[in-house]
Amino acid sequence: MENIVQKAKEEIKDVVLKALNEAKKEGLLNFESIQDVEVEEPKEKQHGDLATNFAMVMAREAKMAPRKIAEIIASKMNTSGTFIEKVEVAGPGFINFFLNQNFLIETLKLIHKRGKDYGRVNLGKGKKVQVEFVSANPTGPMHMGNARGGAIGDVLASILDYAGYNVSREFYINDAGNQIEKFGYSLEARYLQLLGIDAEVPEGGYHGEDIIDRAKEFLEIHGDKYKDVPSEERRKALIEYGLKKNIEKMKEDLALYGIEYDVWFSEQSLYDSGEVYKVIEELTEKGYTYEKDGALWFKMTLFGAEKDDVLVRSNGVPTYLASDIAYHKNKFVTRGFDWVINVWGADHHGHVAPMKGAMKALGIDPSRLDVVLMQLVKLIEGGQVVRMSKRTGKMITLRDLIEEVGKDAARFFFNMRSPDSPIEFDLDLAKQQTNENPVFYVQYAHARICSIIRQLEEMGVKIENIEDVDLGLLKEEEEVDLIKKLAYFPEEITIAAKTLAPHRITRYVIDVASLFHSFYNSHRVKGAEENLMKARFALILAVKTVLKNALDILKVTAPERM
RNA sequence: GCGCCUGUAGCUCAGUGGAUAGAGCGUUCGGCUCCGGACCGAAAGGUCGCAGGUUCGACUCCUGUCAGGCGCACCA
Repeated sequence: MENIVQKAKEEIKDVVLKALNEAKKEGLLNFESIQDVEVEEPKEKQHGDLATNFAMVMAREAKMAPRKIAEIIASKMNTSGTFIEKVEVAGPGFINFFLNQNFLIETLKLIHKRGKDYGRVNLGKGKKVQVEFVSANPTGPMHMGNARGGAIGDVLASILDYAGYNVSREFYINDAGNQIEKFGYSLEARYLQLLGIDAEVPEGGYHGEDIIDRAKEFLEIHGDKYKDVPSEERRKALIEYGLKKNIEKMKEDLALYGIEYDVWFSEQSLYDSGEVYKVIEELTEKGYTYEKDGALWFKMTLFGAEKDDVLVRSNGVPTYLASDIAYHKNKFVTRGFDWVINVWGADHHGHVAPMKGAMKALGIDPSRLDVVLMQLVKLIEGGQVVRMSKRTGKMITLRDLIEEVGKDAARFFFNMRSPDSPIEFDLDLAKQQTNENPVFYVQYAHARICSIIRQLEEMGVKIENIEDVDLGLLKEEEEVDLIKKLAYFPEEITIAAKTLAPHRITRYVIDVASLFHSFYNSHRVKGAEENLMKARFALILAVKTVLKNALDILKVTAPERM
């Protein structure tokens, strides 16, 4: 068993269905077909630990008032040998279930037994899933949007890993196409300027300081060797150097941010291998393309898009759409991913329908592709919105962010909100955030537990075998609430994985910390009667395990002291 | 004009079709001679943008509408 809440829910379904059939046999209820039994967690404590709306759902079928049905089912229930302590019929026809002490005991035993694996579930059954995120243009440093995408994508990947998927993290390097050309012209202009030659960064080029830095480095290595060669040769050398250097820096910065990719995938490689041309051919053979104005168009409207789009420009150069289709075919067909998740900025949402359409055209089920769209980050400084642009060079980089607010706070902050929610990132607040940031609240709980554990160990208190501890002594309200929250961790992972909602984990871990602090302020571990002390020791060890595991998912450090 | 996202407490945000809509910050009041006060408890604070609809039940789903953000290139 890995998910005790799931087990309790299944017991309830089982008990309800048996009671239902029993009632039918006795002629108390009459129905032809039955609905699914859904078990949910009531918001109100007084409504029990778990509840089902089954009687209400069955009302129409059984032609009876829901409350009456609930009462009949409740009266026919046999709950022996289950986690169910008490059953109540309430409200319009809810059946509420209260769980017994054994549920709490088994929860703590489970956590002790599974340790660092507590929380892992086998939802994914080893299915291959790829999470592609950040994929920033390698033409300059990464910005706040990339920082958010990195935090979301990386945590999403961890969640899916915990949920039993075989996860691969991927960074797609846009090292081909128009932006790279502009990158080359921009570098060239800076290089020539450094050599005293009059040159302008072109319209739409990159004006940032980083471009000048690259040009200077290039000059140091090669001197004026590229001064008098043809522009094309000069740009090729500059691009080669600039890309290599930028990608190295991105790897470094992302590593500082706690992100390690399994695969760095080059767009250019899709051209080199011919995959771009092959996929264009495939679409053409299937009759999904046509020529107009000298360009080759993809009939996306056949697959749900609003309008057709260009695959190959009239100058013969394929568009980003063509290479992206080839890229996704590579993911699904060549590399055999069962499921692909892309984390994109909301400004790319128009690209979702075309990609799904293209997958359909290639015979790939588009439901295997999920795109998590995150709203962009709005940067506030001095109460003013800071306009950021790579082209003007005005920006706060990922590196700046890590240096100013720290990896832990940044990752936690970006995962506190739903990807759908736009973030206003107040720089002034972030810089002085040390005191109000919830990440410290959670870390504090962990450090506090570690401190108690150290003291208990010094006193020689030890838990040799969890079976020898009388966990039934944990009956205080704060203890019970805390244990129940711990029991939900695997369920939380499951829901976060199903709904691709990384922010659930930060909220969960805050809840755990909060319940722990409440417990701490009401009851003592050290100094309690010996058996109770041991039971509470076991409890805080379990809390520590859950905090640590959840923080590991977020890749936020769980300090022993702070 | 069309499409996507967002409108929930003073602020920042949660809320798998369920019962009395939650948390943090801020405000007010209170709590360690104590296992770590970076903590805890209590109070105040809401027409869930607006209007219809679906149903036993809607913050949640549908339609319309208003407001903000973002898209709608032979850029990515």
